[in-house]
Amino acid sequence: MNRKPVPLSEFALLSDLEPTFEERLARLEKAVGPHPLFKPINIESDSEDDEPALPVRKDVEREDGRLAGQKRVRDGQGQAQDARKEAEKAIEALEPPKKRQATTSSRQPASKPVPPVQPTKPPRPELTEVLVLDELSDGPVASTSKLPTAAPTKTRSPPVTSSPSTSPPVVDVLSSDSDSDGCAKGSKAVNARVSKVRGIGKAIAPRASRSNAFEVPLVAGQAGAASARTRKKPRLSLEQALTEARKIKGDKLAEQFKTVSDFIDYLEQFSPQLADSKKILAGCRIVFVNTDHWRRSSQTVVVRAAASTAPRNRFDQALRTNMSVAAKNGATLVRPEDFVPPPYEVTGEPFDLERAEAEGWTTHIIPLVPQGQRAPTYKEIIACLGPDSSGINDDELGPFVQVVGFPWITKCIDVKGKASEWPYVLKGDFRQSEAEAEKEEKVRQVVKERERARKKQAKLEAAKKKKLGAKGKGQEQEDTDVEESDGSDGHADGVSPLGPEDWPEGEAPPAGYFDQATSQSTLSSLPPRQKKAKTPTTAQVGGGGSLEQEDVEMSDPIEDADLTRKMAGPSSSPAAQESPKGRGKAKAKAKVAKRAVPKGLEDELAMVDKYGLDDIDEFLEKGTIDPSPVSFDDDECMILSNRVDSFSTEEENSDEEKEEFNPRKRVQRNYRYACDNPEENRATRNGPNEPVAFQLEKLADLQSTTTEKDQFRQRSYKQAANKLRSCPTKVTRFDQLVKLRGIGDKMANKIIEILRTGTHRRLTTFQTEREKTVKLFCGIYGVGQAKAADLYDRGARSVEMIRRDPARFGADLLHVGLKYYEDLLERIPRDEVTELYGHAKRIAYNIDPKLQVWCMGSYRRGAETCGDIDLIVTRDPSDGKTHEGAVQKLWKGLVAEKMVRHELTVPEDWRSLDALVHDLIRLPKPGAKMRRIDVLGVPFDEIPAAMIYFTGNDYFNRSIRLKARRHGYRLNQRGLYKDVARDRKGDKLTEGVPVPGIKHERDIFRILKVPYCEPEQRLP
DNA sequence: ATGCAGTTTCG
DNA sequence: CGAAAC
DNA sequence: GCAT
Ligand SMILES: O=c1ccn([C@H]2C[C@H](O)[C@@H](COP(=O)(O)OP(=O)(O)OP(=O)(O)O)O2)c(=O)[nH]1
Ligand SMILES: [Mg+2]
Repeated sequence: MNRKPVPLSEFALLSDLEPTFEERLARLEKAVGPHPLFKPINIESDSEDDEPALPVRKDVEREDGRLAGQKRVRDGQGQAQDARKEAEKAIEALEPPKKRQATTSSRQPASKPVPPVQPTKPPRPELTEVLVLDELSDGPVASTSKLPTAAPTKTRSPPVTSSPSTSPPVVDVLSSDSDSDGCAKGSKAVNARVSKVRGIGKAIAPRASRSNAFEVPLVAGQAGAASARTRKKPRLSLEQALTEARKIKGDKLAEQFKTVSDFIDYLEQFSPQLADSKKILAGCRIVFVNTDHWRRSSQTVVVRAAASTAPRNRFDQALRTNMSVAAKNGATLVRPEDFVPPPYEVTGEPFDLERAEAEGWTTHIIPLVPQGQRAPTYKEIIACLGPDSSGINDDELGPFVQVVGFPWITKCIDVKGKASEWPYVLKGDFRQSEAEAEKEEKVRQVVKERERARKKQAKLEAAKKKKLGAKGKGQEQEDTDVEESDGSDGHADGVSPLGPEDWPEGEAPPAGYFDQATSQSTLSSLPPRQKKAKTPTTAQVGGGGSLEQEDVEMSDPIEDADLTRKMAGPSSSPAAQESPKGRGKAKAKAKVAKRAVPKGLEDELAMVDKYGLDDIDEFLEKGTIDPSPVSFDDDECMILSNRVDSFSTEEENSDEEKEEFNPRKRVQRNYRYACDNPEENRATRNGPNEPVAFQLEKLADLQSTTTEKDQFRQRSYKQAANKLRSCPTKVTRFDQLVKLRGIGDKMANKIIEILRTGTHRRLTTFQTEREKTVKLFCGIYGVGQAKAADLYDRGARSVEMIRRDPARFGADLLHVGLKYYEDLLERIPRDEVTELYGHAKRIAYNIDPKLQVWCMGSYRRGAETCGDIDLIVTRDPSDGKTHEGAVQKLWKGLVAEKMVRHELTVPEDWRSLDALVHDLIRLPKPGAKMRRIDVLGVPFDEIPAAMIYFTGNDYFNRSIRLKARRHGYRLNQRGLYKDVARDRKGDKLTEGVPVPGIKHERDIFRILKVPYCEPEQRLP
């Protein structure tokens, strides 16, 4: 947010003084509180939390004249598939913050999807003419708004307002001259008004699209560049308009602007030029009202007539000021006549964003409260709204429009502003009690949910422990530490054996899953090349074995004599000293999430359940319910609405948790380990949540990762993004979000901000030069957070700069990284990988026809572009030969053909069976870019584990490894080991013993009870 | 209040 | 041992 | 940052 265009390349000196993001945000929020749109929804107390219902255009289109060229084009179609692209583009558009100073937010009303219902509302009396231009409908905007879902469904709209679907934004009319000189015009002229349209996304600034056809183009995309450029010149900026308006003195003011709406009409002629849609109030659709004429004649009631004499919502100086402030800060001003509450049936704090957006629901009402006077009553407020001078009906204010005092605005925007009260509570607002109660209910529901889950977890844990202790031949269960190890079953502390309940699906594993050999028939095809000479596993655990059986199964899996892989194998690794390297991790952490849980909620359970049931997430129903609820599930049939309860399921309660007979089928696939996701909701990059996930991932990438804490935070962001990607339907509500494992309240709030604005402030507004530059340096191969920060602190500000002065900044790896900086940043087209892979195979074949070379990593996962080339080299040793030395020969072959360039790292022992090479390679043709390649030599019997490892992706690996760990195993690139003893901290004390009988990837999945997952599905 | 994947290579 | 990488 |  600093000035300074800053080509990030050059040396920005004062950047050293920049406050960090945290400082800025802290300062801002301390004074202002959270962004009004994103006021965190606090689970615990917070009854006052008001999550304003605010529709905000989610993708903001920037039409900055100057860069119009790169405006993204949105064609309004297939969002799904292009979600990602779109997201990318959006980002791109936002990314160069430096360039976009003058942007205007032009959020076009989202008209499109919804049929233009909006008849014009009754024109206000004074209007002289109404002009509705609807060209905007074509806008780019459309695409987003297009989220069809909600909009169409709308129910009735409040009578008063015009119909919801917003119509095209208004466009004002006004003679052109007026714009040049701004205010001067008589209000009358000014009034030539526009259609109503509350919908104007942009506050004031409907694009005066009047005649300019080209204005529209912004939608059109690139083409719009030129036009965009032209657009900016003639119009008065909002700023200027406001300035002009400010000059109008006393009487004149009253004369020119009789009502609040008149003023809005005036402002609407101008484009909000400074608008950065990121302004603090962007997205707030505020109605300013003035109840004064009501108060005067109050008791007398009568009303109707009154309107004519004393206009409703009389405009005055204070309003001018207040409205100007709001407008300048990005709020959308809505005429009282155009007030649109969400339809009453829309209840609850989580609301339908798309619809809110499409229908232009008003979010805040700010009554003018003259000094020393009492706040207006509910009645007075509603009397000021709607097209009819008598106001709207009691029930038309809608459930969650907030009525706030002007100080609220001050508080939002002015660091020093003070506001004693937030949303003020209106006297006589009958909604208060109900709405409040409702909210409370929801909050409790969530809390309760968590509480319940926690209890279950605890119980389960306890039960397991007990069980273990009991059956573990009197093994002291306390031994959690050390010693144990060799004892076949002492599971360390938190270890829980895999049991049927661990089967993610909750359902029994497909018959035959446990014995591949025979299962053949039922099993879906096995991976092509994998031959199943399968061992007739004794595992009989078919359907739902009991825990005991499980144990049996794991403890005595065949002594498969075959490759007696030397047990020592794993331990043999050189440095493998498993010295307990418990490095004290000192992390004095401050914030502790208090998860205070109001107890005594028990009784409410019933009610909550009922309440909550109705709005169970759509997403839950979707991917989960089988259309044929046929009874195979005995026990849940009894439950009335079957799956209603949905969550709660999880595996947590899996165990003997029968307490609540809620064990119905799990509706939501919300597993602890991402690798457990069943087929139907594996993470994908084209799901409905992709745009959000994409942004979240950006946020993750942006996280500095200097401290351990930061790294885990980053991990959390990524995991949350992946979780979102695994949801088959769009998740938009807070309560839905927090139910997803891996998404807590902080994350949910961030997601909500993303949903509403299309981005997160951290991604745009707040990013220091240092942060940006450090990130930039991290792109250099061999440079990570630490080195990057160091470079920056030593004065480096651009890659060029470092190149120029190699002496000053290390060398070695860095050298190579610098040399090919540009090449290595690029991803490799799949075809090129295929080509390089072909060369490798050819050379390998010439060395030894029985050598096998496979391309792994993202290539195996089917990616269209790969970050590098990952190869595995192995050889079936059945004829006595191994691949020993093969890696080196292959390498020499590549070098001979001049493809390999550098040796980044090479194994200390080329002869080692698991030689690993990291290097650079390029096709032997001119112009070919330098690429990264990793070649891993793998002993044949380690192939299954190595394949899992090298196939990835990294989060999939982490997830499956974590699951393994939690169940007493250890999974790494060489194999799966059981009976691993660990100390309290989790550091391993023993290597564990290799689980025998593993021949294929599937065996590992099976043992860990992870549903087999094709490479393409191993996380996005 | 603590863990969060598990490993190799380099300097 | 820490940093960077897979 | 999330879950335990
Ligand atoms: O931290 C990591 C990084 C990678 N891997 C595994 C999984 C990954 O699939 C494989 C190859 O790593 P690479 O960095 O090449 O990732 P990728 O999945 O191939 O993606 P891409 O190369 O397209 O960036 O190594 C891990 O287990 N942990
Ligand atoms: Mg790769």
